[in-house]
Amino acid sequence: MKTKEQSAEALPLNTILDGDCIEVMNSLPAGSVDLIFADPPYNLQLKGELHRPDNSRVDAVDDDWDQFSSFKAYDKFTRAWLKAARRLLKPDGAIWVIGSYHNIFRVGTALQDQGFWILNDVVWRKSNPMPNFRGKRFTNAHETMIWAGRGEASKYTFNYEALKALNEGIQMRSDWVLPICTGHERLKDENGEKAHPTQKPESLLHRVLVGATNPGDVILDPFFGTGTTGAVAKMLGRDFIGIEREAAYRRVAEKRISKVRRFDRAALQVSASKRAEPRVPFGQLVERGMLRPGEELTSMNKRHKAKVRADGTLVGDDVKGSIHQVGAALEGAPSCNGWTYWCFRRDGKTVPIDVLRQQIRSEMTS
Amino acid sequence: MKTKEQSAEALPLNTILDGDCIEVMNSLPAGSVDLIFADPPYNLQLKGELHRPDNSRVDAVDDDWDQFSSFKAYDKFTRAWLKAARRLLKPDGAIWVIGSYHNIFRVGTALQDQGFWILNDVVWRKSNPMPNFRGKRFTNAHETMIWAGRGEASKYTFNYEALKALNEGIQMRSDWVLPICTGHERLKDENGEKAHPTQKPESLLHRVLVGATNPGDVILDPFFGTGTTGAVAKMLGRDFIGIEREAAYRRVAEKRISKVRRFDRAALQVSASKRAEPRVPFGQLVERGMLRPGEELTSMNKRHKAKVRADGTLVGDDVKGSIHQVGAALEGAPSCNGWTYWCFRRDGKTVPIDVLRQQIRSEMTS
DNA sequence: AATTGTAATGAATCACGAT
DNA sequence: AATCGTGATTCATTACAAT
Repeated sequence: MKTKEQSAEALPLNTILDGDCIEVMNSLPAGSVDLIFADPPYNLQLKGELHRPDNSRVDAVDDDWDQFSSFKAYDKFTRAWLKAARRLLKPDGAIWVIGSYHNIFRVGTALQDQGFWILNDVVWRKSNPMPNFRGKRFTNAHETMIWAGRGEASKYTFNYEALKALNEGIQMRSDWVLPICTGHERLKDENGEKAHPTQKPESLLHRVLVGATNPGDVILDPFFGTGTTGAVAKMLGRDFIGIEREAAYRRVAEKRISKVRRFDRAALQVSASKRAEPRVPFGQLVERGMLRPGEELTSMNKRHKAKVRADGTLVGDDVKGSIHQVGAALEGAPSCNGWTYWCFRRDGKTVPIDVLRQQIRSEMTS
Repeated sequence: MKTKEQSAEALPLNTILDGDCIEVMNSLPAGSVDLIFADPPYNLQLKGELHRPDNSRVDAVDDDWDQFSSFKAYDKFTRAWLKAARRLLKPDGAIWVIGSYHNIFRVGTALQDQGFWILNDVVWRKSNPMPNFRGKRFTNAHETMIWAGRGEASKYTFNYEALKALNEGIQMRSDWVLPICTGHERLKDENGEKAHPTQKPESLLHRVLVGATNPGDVILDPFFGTGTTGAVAKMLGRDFIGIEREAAYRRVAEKRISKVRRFDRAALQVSASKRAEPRVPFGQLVERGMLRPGEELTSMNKRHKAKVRADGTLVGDDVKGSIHQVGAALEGAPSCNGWTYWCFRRDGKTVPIDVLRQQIRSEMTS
């Protein structure tokens, strides 16, 4: 019998697997991966590969048989790899897929049809895109990423505070301005040509992985290419699994990742959410004598008062209950955070009771 | 026999038609419309109520017209109206459809399947979107428009130079930064409430119509709402046909459009406004690899040191936070400009991090 | 009259653990 | 499975009142 630990150990962590991504994914244990990042091909030139049954010439004006057929083939491919990907994800896992208008609508539809739950579409706004030389359309200055949970109920990872910190204290938006991959970062092959036509910038993966994974998470990239996902995962102290069928890309990726150094443990620490902090019952403040039964609390806006009781509940005008319930009732609000709503008096000053909670929490950690 | 001119004259130009858009479109002559702009229901699937952190309730889009039982039902509806729309278009006609991640992938797939030829996806980046109040996802800060020709061979209209002029002489990109519709532009009903939950800004339609139509063109909007498309078409000397089944919306739109005056040619010249220098989050320096997590920064006066973390915060002696917060704390100052306070080392020299910010800014403007 | 402060609001798939 | 209680969470802009 396989135990959980054995399955986990069986994962080929931090390696690049050779082969067709669907077959390889199906050979790995189900429910073992935290995040999938996928940059699937969108320029499958199926027109050339698919042949019309009777070999007749296509009238370009009003015959869309060709494109229809190629979309069908692309959909089949997309649904197959997404199905294999979904099987691999842990119940609370999530997926990111990047694409352009050529393929992203097919991908999004397939994701929704297969039960993934879209969380955001994120636009990568390129600060230095290639111009439209013929002046017949808009400069194609962005690509689209879809972020989706494995299912509607998945408790996906989202490091809200870390992303907010990355954005100078303002909530991170669904449009990201980042340059395309150029200069030293752009990998070259033996001939000095670019090693991969669509190498993604590490900055993009940095933001995805800081925001949607934690250190130690397993990230799978089924279209590994030259390994941007693996390189950034390694820097950030995450584990990766790459799948790539082109030997030339694997070679470049191996070499690249071997040179990457993991950041210090301290540097990987990221601003944490308050939700993760330990819960402190209000009653503990009374038990510890930080507040005394009978003591009067005042609301932040000074409009209401309530008295502390021995069991850690409050009594106000015609209401009693928890600090939250009494606050909500007095304000006529659907809810209320009693910790920040109520204040007590010490040495002539009015202080939020949350200060006392912080005091207890700091004692807990030290 | 009907001549071309008679068909054209038979069109109910510059009127708002009452009824189901599919039936109405099928009653109009085929191949008679230059451009279709469509803002279909997005099929939002909202669960409970949502409150802002100040406990005020968010007025959600919960109208009947946005309710569909399933993706299948939504697809059926989408394919039906797109088919009717395609029949109406002239051979060289084009369509714009706007949506969000809830529906746009279904729309894009349907467009491609029906033989429309996607020319660009254009991202409307909202300068003032509603935040994500629970901190569980990215701020939903954009919507997506798909621009497609009737078919692959359609010789669609694209006023390249006009758009370039609108964009201060630089080729127009596929991402447009425009504010949402508020203030005086936002139409109110008799009770002073917003007349329509999803009124689009005129600036958006202005750019679409200047770019994708010529004066005298016929523009059809099958989900007319309060008539932004009609109002902007009239201003710009284009003809419109609106279809709207809600009498209340039609009334507001009629009144609105009657007040619109067509622009003088001279008035169409847009004056360009200078922008303030773009804000660059410090985190972007880390994401882009200009500074590495774990790297040490030194204060300008060399008295203090701090280390960079992966989320763009700093850690110094007993302090962590933004470059500004840590600088202020270490100096015991009320505030501190971290950009000019902190320095890094490169090639044996100590350089203020502001140099890196300038580098990013120059990339953004070039 | 000009400035400052306060309230309102926008296409939103917006919590989670204990019982 | 469903319910209940705790308590975490917002940015840009406009409108209007107060100073």
